[in-house]
Amino acid sequence: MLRLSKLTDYAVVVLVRLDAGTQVQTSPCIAATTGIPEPTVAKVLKSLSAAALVTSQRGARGGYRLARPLEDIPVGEVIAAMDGPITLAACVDGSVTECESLALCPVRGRWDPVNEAIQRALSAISLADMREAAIPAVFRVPPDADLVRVPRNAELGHSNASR
Amino acid sequence: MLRLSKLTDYAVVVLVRLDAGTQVQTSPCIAATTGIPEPTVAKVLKSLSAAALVTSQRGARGGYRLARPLEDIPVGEVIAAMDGPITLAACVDGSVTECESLALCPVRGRWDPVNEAIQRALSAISLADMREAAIPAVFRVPPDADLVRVPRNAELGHSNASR
DNA sequence: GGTAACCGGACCGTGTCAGTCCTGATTGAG
DNA sequence: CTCAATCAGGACTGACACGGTCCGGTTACC
Repeated sequence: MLRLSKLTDYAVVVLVRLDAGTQVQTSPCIAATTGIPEPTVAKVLKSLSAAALVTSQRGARGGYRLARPLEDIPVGEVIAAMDGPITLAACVDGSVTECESLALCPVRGRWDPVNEAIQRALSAISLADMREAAIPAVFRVPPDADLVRVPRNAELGHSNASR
Repeated sequence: MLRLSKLTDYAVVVLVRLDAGTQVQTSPCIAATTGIPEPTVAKVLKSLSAAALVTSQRGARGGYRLARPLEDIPVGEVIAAMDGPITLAACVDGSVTECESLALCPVRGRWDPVNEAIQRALSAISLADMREAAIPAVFRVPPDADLVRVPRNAELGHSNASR
């Protein structure tokens, strides 16, 4: 279904959440305000930090902060940070590992225009666009909710219900 | 990595192969000329037939035929036929199963513009575009190769070598 | 009637992913 | 100086989807 991983979905939520407030935010805090389990939030933030989409501050009173405003983060970059480079087919990216039956492989490079089209589409949409997209005001996060300090195990029961 | 399934890749190969010649082509024949294992080709063709991208003729001397010229088949339709509807996130399609923590779920509808952009990109590219895209002449299939009748087990060793 | 081909399933091994946990390294506060 | 809070970077595991195969049944041509 061409679906992207759930981690990428979380990453967008986390990044939008991180946009509220200029203070650094800790991963337990973000977990509490988004409803995503804390270890998962930590994992997402680590990946985002590795991709230089957020900056981290270690130690006590540390946390995470957006490296750039949401307007400057295309959604394609988030996907690439979480799921790796965007390549539809196997024979597309730099790894020219040569399909074994080379004389018969008719796939070679065939998906390139499709990949480019998707890349373009994903580069044209920024997280700021997604932030405001079709979300009722009820779901908007209050801009100062990041200031609440919550204890470690404040779980909100976001364990998936659909299985 | 936003990768599409290998079956979809095969589907494009099979459809392009099916474009050569006006005769119906059997799945063993297509398997032999493309190097894809025969049962897999059969599975792909069944899905394509269910999606009305190819028409089938049963019985002896039966086979498959393109339902439309390649120019009229956008690649997005092939992906939808093989992998189901194109939806990036879980909360997007018609199944409004309401994320459990509804008041906190900030994802709702957020991916819609991204989905639409991708849909547009995939609708704009037809299989005819992919047929000619960046393929050295060596890999082009000869237009009359479909006439050869091959025995059932003519395998070409297309089992993946990279593992 | 026999044979060749499609039809519609069921079936299973494998790989990937979501999610958790653990052990360090770092830094501010007391 | 010591301690606690926080990030860093792994390893690990269970669940699930996917690729691939196979089988019995049906249809149509010779």
